[in-house]
Amino acid sequence: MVTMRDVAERAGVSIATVSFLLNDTKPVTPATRARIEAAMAELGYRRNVVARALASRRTRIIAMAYPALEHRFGMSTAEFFTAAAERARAKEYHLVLWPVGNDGVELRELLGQGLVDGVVLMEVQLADPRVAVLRETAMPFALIGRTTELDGLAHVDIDFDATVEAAVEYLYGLGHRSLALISGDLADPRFHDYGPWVRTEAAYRRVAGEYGLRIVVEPSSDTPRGGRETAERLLDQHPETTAILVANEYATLGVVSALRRQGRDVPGDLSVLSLLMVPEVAALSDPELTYLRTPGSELGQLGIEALIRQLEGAAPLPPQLVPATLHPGNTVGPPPT
Amino acid sequence: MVTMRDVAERAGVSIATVSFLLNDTKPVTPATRARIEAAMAELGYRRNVVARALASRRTRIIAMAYPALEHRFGMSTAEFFTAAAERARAKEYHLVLWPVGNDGVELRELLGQGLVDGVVLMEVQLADPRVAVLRETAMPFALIGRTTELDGLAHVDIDFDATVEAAVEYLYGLGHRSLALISGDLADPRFHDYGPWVRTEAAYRRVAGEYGLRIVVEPSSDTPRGGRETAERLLDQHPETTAILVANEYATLGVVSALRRQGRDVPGDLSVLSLLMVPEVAALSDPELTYLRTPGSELGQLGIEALIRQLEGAAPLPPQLVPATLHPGNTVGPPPT
DNA sequence: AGTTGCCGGTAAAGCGCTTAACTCCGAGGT
DNA sequence: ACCTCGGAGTTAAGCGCTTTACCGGCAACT
Repeated sequence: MVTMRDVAERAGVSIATVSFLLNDTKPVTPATRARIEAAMAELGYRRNVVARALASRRTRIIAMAYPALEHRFGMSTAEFFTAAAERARAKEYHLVLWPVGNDGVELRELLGQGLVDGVVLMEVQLADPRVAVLRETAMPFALIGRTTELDGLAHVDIDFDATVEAAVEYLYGLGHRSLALISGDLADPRFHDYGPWVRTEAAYRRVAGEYGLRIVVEPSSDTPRGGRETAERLLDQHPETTAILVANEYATLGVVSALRRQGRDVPGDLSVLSLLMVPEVAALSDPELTYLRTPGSELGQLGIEALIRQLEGAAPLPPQLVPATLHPGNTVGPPPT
Repeated sequence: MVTMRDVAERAGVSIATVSFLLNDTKPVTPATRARIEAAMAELGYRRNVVARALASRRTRIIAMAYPALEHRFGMSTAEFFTAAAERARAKEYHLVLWPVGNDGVELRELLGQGLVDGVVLMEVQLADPRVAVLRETAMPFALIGRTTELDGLAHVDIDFDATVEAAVEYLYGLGHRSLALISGDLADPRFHDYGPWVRTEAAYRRVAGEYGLRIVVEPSSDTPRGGRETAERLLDQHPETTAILVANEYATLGVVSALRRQGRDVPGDLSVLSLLMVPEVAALSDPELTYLRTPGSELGQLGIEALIRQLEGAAPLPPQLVPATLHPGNTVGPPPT
């Protein structure tokens, strides 16, 4: 392994000078700069990140804490994670995945090791114990999602209000007056505190109220089967419904297939609009879904960005709320006349 | 930060003794062991992994190199990755994701940093340039997938032969005599060397030959649309087909919906059997797919296991070929009479 | 009793880098 | 001509751990 010492010797300078050059932390004359760079090139020098980490007390590693037990690591998560990893890499950081419980116990354990400079929290709960753990250990962190209390916490999240508004406006504009929302099952103890569902539902109640619409909200587990059952229940109890909004990625396809099984034409008889969806899954539906795309890449990148700014003492990134954007497909049309 | 020195002082021993205890690398009497453990507990000591890494020249970090540009990070990849991360964590390793090109250039760059002890390679090509890079730098590695030449390379992979055999046997047993395989598009330069498709197709040709079946293989891009188009072409050119095997995860749902659009009953008129599939996607289909489940978790874990054995000088894990297992759904039945 | 061997423990030299403190030298100010 | 100041380098002290070499003492063997 070629070390800094080798480079320094070859260039006829001290090891410190090499370090200053590499980190751009003290000026170096063009002449010596050239000598050092030549030496590095000839020897094929690569700076050792571990030694650097120990000396500088900064590892340039970021962890993404993902509650793998409680939440399935699905397509949207994959999008968050890969976008984050790429952004981190562009900024010369590394991203590790920490599959930890969302109670903070394992997280505390891992934090003690001093491996990472900061943490990005996924699948944030409204009152998330992990936040307390991170604060306690003074570890910099950013949330993808948000807690209820977020005095000054760095976070990025979906703009549920804007997303739901766009969805309702779109359907209302087409003439729909009888909507229904299928959202997550907040009665499930694992999810009663899960932000996206709570916020979607709240936004829907508010917006539907503003439009003077009757409010129908049905909980559903986030599986095709759950969506199917919920859709059947909905048709039964609210036969006047002409458009269904679905907040559950995996339930949506179940909703569509249940309608078809019941002999309803989509979108002729009923429209289905998916609120939080990635293109890969939307395309799996037949007919292809009309959906509001989860801004997974954007949020993954922004989350990393928010964290890195803290780490580097830059101006903090103001909290970002990104709305999902409408992608037309073939499951939404005007209501039947 | 509590260091080893603090613990040693408090326990009245030398810092080396603490280290020996922690690593179980030299015997320690019960008495001093107790004193040290008490001291650690009282101070809340956590050993610093960075310092350890520098001193021991082992970081206990493993990278998963994923060609994010060439391959989509989908559900099956997510399964590989999370299973690997969990297994790594159980063995006290960390897993980082390296989104790198599959030409080896970026990989070489990252290897030079000395951050990781080993690499797990995903989406292996039959002749993979990354293997050469890893060999050159003497970095331990394991393949999830395999190259054509694999003299002694640690690898785990799907047992395509057994998987295809099971599939054909199952369909043949139900009475099907006119099968067709929809596989990847090997004409696409990104995938002409992509193991799973090459091997599936080869296995199919062999097995179908053994069963005396006529051999029909149609390439398809791995998207629902691709699957739809391919299915239509297939119905047109080979109307006698009674069962379709699909090797493309995302094309499968397109196949099913194309058949339904053409008015064919699945599985009444035609059976569809998905060869490499994760349950989450299978459930998205209507009717639910009958499929051979990709052993993603197993392979993710085995890949990590194979690598860690190398790292720890244990007996190497013999190459593992794991077959996909049949999960009955509602897309396979006997052929129409 | 003298030697040997082993066992539990210590001292100290790194691992490859960062960074504070310091030195040296030439330019500018008075 | 003297002093000051700032820029470009150097020296050396760590960062917190691992690991080799060494050491003292006790038990077992002749």
